[in-house]
Amino acid sequence: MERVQTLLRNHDIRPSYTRMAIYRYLDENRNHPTVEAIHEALSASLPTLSKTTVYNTLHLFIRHHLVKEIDLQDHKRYDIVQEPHAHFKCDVCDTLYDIDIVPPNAPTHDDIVDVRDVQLVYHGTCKRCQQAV
Amino acid sequence: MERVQTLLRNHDIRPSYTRMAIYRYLDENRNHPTVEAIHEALSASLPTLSKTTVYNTLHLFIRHHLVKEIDLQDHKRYDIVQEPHAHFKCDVCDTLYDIDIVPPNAPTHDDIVDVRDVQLVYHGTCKRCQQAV
DNA sequence: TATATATTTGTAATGATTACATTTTTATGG
DNA sequence: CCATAAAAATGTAATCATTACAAATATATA
Ligand SMILES: [Mn+2]
Ligand SMILES: [Mn+2]
Ligand SMILES: [Zn+2]
Ligand SMILES: [Zn+2]
Repeated sequence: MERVQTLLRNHDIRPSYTRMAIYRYLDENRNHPTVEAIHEALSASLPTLSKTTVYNTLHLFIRHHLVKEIDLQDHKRYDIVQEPHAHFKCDVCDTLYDIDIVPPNAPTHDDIVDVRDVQLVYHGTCKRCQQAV
Repeated sequence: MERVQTLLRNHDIRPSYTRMAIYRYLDENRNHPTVEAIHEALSASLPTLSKTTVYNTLHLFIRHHLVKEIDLQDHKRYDIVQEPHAHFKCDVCDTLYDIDIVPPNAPTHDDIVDVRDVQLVYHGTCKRCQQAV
């Protein structure tokens, strides 16, 4: 029995071939890929894979707390890492780096009752792009 | 001489009537409005105002560091407040609340050279929406 | 006033995401 | 093994915020 298969089952997701492939891709490519990137990469081995299926599957994973969506100004990114952490987005090359700090808890606030998620994103230029004058 | 006029001049922006109106709206409505909201509100007094002009003007203000853009999953929001602070987005009513904490500085990181901006956004349900069972 | 420049406008294009109907695959029971 | 129902995957069309761009209008300058 494969690890990914049982993992999906444990999260009440039927482990179809496609779903396992998408999960494995996210697990092995922890660079916050876009839907486009996932679709393109898997099209080689799954020639009939549709973008709609990638969207559907990601939303399924999100509902079952296997994946988190990161909203940037352009495309959405998907992150399989569940531990709370921050990100750095290079606005030149669009790379999204993991930053290993835990975002601060929301302070008590009159208008806030229930906090379900935090996103801490830094923007700027990465080393590679800075050097490439 | 009006305050907004000199303020725009000081930021190297020619204070046209439209630009002053948009600036004033942001200054007086600090609820992180969308382009849609700005356009709709000002259309009453500026019937010929086009959405393109709202977009153009906001981007101009952003380039001159008068306004910050906040990227959420749906529409973009615009914030005239320059002091570093966080936000809470109610995913029920889409209200974006100001949270008065300063986002932590980015830690030193091998890949990062130049950090220009931070966005710290909490997601959840606000008090009003929680009560409205 | 004439001319150049800046601003605004209207319309069309873009492109990621969603909606939805159809097709294909999988599970189940006789 | 077949029949049938449910689940999964697909293809295409619609949506809609944002951008591109060219034309029109307003403003400054000489
Ligand atoms: Mn990450
Ligand atoms: Mn704010
Ligand atoms: Zn970079
Ligand atoms: Zn709310």
